[in-house]
Amino acid sequence: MSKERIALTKFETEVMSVLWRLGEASVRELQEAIDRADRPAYTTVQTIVQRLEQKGAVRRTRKAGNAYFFEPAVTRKSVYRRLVEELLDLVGGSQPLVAHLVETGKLSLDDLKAIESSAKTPKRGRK
Amino acid sequence: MSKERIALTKFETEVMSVLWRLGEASVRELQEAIDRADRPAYTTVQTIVQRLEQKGAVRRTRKAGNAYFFEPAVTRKSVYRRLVEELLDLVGGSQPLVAHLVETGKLSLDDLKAIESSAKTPKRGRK
DNA sequence: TCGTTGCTACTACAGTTGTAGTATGCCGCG
DNA sequence: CGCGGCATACTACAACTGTAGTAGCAACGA
Repeated sequence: MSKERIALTKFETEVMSVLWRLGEASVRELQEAIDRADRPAYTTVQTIVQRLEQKGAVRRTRKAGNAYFFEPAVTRKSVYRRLVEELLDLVGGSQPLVAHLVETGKLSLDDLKAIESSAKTPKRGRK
Repeated sequence: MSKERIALTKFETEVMSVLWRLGEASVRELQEAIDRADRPAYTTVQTIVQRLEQKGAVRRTRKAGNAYFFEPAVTRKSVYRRLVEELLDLVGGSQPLVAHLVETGKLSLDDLKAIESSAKTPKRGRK
């Protein structure tokens, strides 16, 4: 019950990132934690949080003073999965994607090695 | 002169994918080449191609009969780069991304090996 | 030469997204 | 207990997207 089919927009995902990091936060905290040149207005973040709530991506936890606190209601992983799947559809599979990362120097062979070895000990094998 | 800052939508990217594959194509060909259950209407594809043209992502090559032919005006790589960069921003780097791919079984260790070795022999080295 | 048919150019439109203002209410301080 | 201030809930809105219809022209076959 967290494998929901929720699709998040770019900005919504950004806010979620902050929330995953903080664990729990008020709108004010979220807004202040957004680290960008053109930081969005408080009410903008508020709107996003409301939409996230409607989509079931966050939930209210408690009320402190007159402000509510929110926590994630979907896992980072499930959201990543969507994002990645979408990208993979677009570029045509993992292979081309990773190849692209290596080609463009975004990922070194050492990185690959590191991942390989850390993946050799895992809980689960292939699909 | 092809490093433009063009941003493509999902559907636009899909059409570009087909065009990259075909090299050159008419709207009709593009529409027929879109392999989906809910194939969009001819005029829908036509609109997308028009928008792509406005954005400078495709250009007209020749006219055959009363139909125009189009070819890509941006490279696959430059578009991928944007997509990937965006994703990386969201998920926080290549490492986590590839780790995610391996974790979720989207990429096998053998795949990684294959990429490693094919990357060892390339025309160019690292960035 | 004409009609038929396909293609283009233009128009439309609802849903989504980013962005924010406004009105109102509740909380804590003095 | 009343007020000032911050938070919430609601409203707004333009740009972007996906989706497609329509009008009109041009090319090819008869």
